[in-house]
This record gives sequence, C-alpha cells and structure tokens, in this order.
Amino acid sequence: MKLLTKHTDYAIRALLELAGSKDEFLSAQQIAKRQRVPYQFLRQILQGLIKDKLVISKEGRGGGFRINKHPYLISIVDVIVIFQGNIQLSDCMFRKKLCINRANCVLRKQINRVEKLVNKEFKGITIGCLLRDLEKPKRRG
Amino acid sequence: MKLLTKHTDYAIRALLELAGSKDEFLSAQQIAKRQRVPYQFLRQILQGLIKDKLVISKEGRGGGFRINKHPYLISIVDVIVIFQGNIQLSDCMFRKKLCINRANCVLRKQINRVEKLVNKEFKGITIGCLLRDLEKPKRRG
DNA sequence: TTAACTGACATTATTATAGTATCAGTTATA
DNA sequence: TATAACTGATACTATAATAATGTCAGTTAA
Ligand code: FES
Ligand code: FES
Repeated sequence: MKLLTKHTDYAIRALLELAGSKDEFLSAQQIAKRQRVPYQFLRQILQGLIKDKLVISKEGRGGGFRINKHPYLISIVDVIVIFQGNIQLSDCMFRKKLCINRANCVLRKQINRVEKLVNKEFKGITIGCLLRDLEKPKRRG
Repeated sequence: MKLLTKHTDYAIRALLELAGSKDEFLSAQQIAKRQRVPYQFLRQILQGLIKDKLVISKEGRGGGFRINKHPYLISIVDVIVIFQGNIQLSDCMFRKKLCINRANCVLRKQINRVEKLVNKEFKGITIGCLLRDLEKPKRRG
C-alpha cells in the first residue's frame, strides 16, 4: 500500500532541487540528471507544478523552471493534492442499505478522523524543512 | 488514493456477517448473497481469513464458515494486513546518495510517525464495535 | 538560423486490483 | 451409495491506476 506515488516523489525532488537554486532557472534536463529521474516523466510533473504556480517557467534557450513560493510555504500535501487528489483514505465502504446509520457509523467517523490527522501531519512537512535537513547532513550524536 | 481495497472491504463485511451469527456456520453463498459481494471473490477472501484463523471452516454439505475470535479482538488492521500487507505509507522516497543523512531525515521521520498514528487509530476499530453500530441504528439526537 | 529549451498531448508499458472459472475432495442426507 | 451442497486450491482473465515514452509545434538566446 502506497500513500505517495512516483509523481509525488519526483515532484518533491524537483522542488528541493529548485529550492536549492532559488533564483536560477534550471532546465528539466538538469533536474532530471541531478535527481536521476526520467526526463519526459519529469517534464509532465513540472507542468503539474506550473498549474498550481508552485514553479514558473521560461521558454526557449537558457530557459527552464524556477521555484515560485517560499520553500517553507510548500508542504508535501500541496504536492500530493496535485498528483493524487485529496487525501481520502477510503470511499465510504458500506452502502446505504447496510449502513443504515451513516451519520453515526463508527468506521466512517474513525476513518475521517485518521484522514484529518494525516492531512494535518503532512501539512507540517515543507520543502523548506526537507531542504534544511538535506543541507545539514552532519549532526553530532 | 485508497487506503482500503475491495478485499479489505468485503472481508470486513463477511466478518460482520459472521460475527452476527456467532455460532452458526454460514456458507460463502449465503454471505455473498446477504452482503452482495461477488461469490468467487469472496471465497478467495475467506481463505485469507482462514490462514490467519480469524474464521474456521467446515467442509461438505451444511458446511461453511464461523468466526473464530471475539469480535472486539478483531481490528481492521488485522484485516488490512492480511490483504494489503503492513500499513506502509511510502517506501523510502530518497535513495542513499540523495538523502545522506538518512537517520535524521525529516521526511522519513515524519512519515514514520504518521504511519504509527494510522496504525494505532485503526487498531481501535474492531469488528465488535462496528457490529454494535450496525445493530443499534437508532440513537436519539 | 539553429541549438536548447517549454507546451501540449498522444501513446505505450507495467503493475496492482478485481473478478471468474475449474476441478478435486468432503460431508450430510435421502 | 449416489448426489447435492459445500470447501480447498489454484489458474486464469479483465480492468484500472500508475509509470514512462514519443512527437511535434512554438519560443528564445546566441
Ligand atoms: S462506512 Fe459508510 S456509513 Fe458506515
Ligand atoms: S526519505 Fe528516506 S532517508 Fe530521507
């Protein structure tokens, strides 16, 4: 069972790369090479990030992509939502006839609660804090 | 994004049905009909439940399946684990070279934390409490 | 004017999930 | 003792989600 797909995975890597060179434009080629991600696939993903204005692009020679938001303001939920839709742990499992008491259904309630929890937790994980973690690899134990 | 698959869905329904007729053997046919679940698919699922001894079976005419554990001791995690494996929200997203500081990786830590949370929450949801909810549909508001 | 780029979109491959089919063996019962 | 109603086991097919590739038109800097 996977909560995060490759789309999300690669998107986060791309964002980390772009956050690391904040003011430059990086081409899809460069990002693909540095992060070892399939080039064409990455391009699709970058288009997704553009739609939500997490990055902007510049066409033509010397063009590429640049991050468009402060890294601490981009959480991994933002990315998940673009590529996988809202975090929804399950459709309502039981249909009307079975689950007469939908409003009070324990399963429904619990799943909703867990869902909110996951959302909240993931909102706290930002590109900024991930980048900081990557850039300060040596901490004394 | 789905956390619960049809296997899990149907398994929970079957368990609810069996928990409702604790001491009888119900045939796969009966369960399939009552819960409106595809018969052959359900049979596969019941075999899964047998392997973990959540239910036992009786072969031959008049045979079928019977629940084998107290409903309050069967949580939906038990069922999820059988059909979908351990709740693991993602594989480690970044490989060694990228994430030098694996031990301290924020993402890794956070995802692990959320994972534990989900597990804990789902452990609290048992067949017993779901059945109780189904059987007492009318609560005063 | 051409090499290095993005935009847009069609296509294919791979894997996970969902569902069906078949047949051998068991058991109650008529 | 024949047979109808069952399970056990496993092979198979279908469908959908995910992952990845390919192509071509248009843009821009050098
Ligand atoms: S699971 Fe949907 S109402 Fe109970
Ligand atoms: S995500 Fe795996 S070590 Fe950071």
